[in-house]
Amino acid sequence: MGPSAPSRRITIIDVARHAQVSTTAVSKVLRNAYGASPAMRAKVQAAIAELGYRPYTAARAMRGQTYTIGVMLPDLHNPFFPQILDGFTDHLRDTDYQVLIAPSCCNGEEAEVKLTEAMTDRGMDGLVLIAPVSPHSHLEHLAGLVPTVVIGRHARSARYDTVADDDATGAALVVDHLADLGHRRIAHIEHHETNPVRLAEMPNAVRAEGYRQAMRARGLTEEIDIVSTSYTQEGGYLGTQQLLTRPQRPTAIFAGADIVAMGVLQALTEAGLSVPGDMSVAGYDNTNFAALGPISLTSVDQAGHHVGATAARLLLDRIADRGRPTARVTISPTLIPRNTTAVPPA
Amino acid sequence: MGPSAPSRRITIIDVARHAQVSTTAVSKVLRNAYGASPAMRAKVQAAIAELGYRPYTAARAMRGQTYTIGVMLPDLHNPFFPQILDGFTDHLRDTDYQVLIAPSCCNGEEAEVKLTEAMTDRGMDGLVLIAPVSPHSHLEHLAGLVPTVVIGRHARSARYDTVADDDATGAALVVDHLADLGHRRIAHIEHHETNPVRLAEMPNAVRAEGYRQAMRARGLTEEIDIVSTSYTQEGGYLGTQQLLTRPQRPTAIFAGADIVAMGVLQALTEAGLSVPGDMSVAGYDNTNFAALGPISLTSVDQAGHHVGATAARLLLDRIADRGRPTARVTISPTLIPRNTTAVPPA
DNA sequence: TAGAATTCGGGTAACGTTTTACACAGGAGG
DNA sequence: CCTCCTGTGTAAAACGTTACCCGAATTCTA
Repeated sequence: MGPSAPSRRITIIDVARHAQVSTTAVSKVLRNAYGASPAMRAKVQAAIAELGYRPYTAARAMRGQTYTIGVMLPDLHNPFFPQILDGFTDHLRDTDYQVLIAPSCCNGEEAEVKLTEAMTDRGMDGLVLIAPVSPHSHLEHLAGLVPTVVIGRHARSARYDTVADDDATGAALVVDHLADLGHRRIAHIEHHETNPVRLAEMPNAVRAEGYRQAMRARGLTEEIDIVSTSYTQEGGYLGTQQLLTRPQRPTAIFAGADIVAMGVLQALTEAGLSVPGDMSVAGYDNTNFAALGPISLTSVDQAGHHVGATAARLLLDRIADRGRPTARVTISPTLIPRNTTAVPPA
Repeated sequence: MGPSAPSRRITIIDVARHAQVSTTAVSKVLRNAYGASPAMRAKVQAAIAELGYRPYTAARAMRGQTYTIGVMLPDLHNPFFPQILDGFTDHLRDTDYQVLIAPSCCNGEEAEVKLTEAMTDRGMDGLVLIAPVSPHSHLEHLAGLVPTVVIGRHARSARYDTVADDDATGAALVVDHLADLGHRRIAHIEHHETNPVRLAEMPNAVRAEGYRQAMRARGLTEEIDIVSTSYTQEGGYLGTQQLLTRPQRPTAIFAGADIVAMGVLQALTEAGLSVPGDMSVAGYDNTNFAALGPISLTSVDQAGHHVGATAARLLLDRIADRGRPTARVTISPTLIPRNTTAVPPA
């Protein structure tokens, strides 16, 4: 092995020289652009294959696109998000786009802004924001810079498309299910939220409000009991500990997300309570682990895969035509009753 | 609202003009490079803040760095990987680097090569490969192009650093634990592997071999029983169904990963078998869900957070000095006995 | 058959940053 | 007084690609 040369990257110029055409011609072939004859196309393709050329994204970004799509999500530990991602990437598999995910930015607005900036700085061709907490102004600004789809947030914008679950209905499905079983003291664990805008738009807040309305509709206004923690396993754990200190314990807990329900079950186990004997538990998202035998968690399905695929379609459409009117897709949730909910203890 | 101007991005030239210095000077300040007086530094900082300037990564990439680190992992549904990621990003939080994750590429060698190419095309400053399946040659090639850390693979390279769990020991911990409880028919579900190189290097293969050796060491050579599926929930489910058709059923199943154990538990529940009454089950990775009350899965902890943090440290070191000798860090696993393992049925 | 339209391909100028090379001043040392 | 530094700043040249414009050849239209 001799002293290997630093091996310069193969550029479009090398390809052009090798194929005896101009760099413009090569570029046209690469982008399937207009103005390249089949003959030239073949010649260039051959040269590309022979030299093993791959276009350098950074250079492309300077003039054109990066063929990169950025996804921002709140928490990688929540098994629901990989579901969305699967649907998203499946739909993009056969395109030239590469999906890149920014890891958990659940440290609030400031971190989220920094993260979205990091993505625009990197010249992403499109952005998917899952349950973003930023104010409208920032989202609008962002969507003005780059095609954007927002998942989960109940808002309407002329700049970005949205895909969201009908969280109010979903919450009602759970409350009705539990009330039908005979429960009255149905508590809810939510992700804490005080910002007035987000109270109307974030999925967690809408679920909480849906819970309230459904309780009232069932004549259970007096029994409304909400604990504010977070949509994490720890949030469910701490929330449940709080609920267990109530003078009149609830007989059922509606966790705002399956990941929260995991913490609920953990706390109940430690407290020596049986599910659903002593306490019914329901989650939201219908993640893989909810279906799991020993858990068998009653949950609400919101078709994560479908959500992701829809977001992908909307984003591609918007990249193709940035001026098109924005879409607002709402997914209808369905209740999946399992073994963690039953009639309340006598 | 008037017809808003297309709002050109603010460039280093704008900053230079505003601060009455050259672009070179601004660049120096941005990079903390040598040759900028405190006075000029202050002037430039002020201009940057005032204009809200942020450097454009694509342009930086053409001459310098992108301040971006790419992470490749096999499967986002496996809750162990977010653990590693947490450790990794925690360690990088206060640096200028942005971490981007490429979603599941578990479709084999070809997809993995394409994905790593996509990352180098995007000018990543560093790469983290978690349990890659590519041949040595490709990994070496890659590490020659860009600083790389490989997680999980038991190999030695002069080009890239590695962090790996001592999987053989981990497997032995499980076998010994089960054998000590009195089990003899201990089966193992592995991630299928035939490639001779990977048989020696991939964590799944090393765990399987560790299982074989430990079984032999306990005089249980005759009882060695391995089912080859995959490190997924479905793999555990199908593998268990297979094991349940054995004329002599095993009394314990060692799943190669917690995510596999999830599928095992699912299949056992459906078959009406109780755990650990009828069958003991052990996993690997000690994921959050293993600790979960209703599951309480015996597992092997391999300190995912620590693995991630170590990888981050190694990568930063290598970016700082690409010539430094490579490190090979091995993590020692520990057994976490829980309620899914007990004495075998009489 | 002339003129117009269409097709194919190339030349050139960005894109925003870093790097390289160099100019200039001021001070130290001979 | 000359030389040699050292510290500070600038000008200009990359980096690899695509957008824009233009010319030549070919085909279509009247």
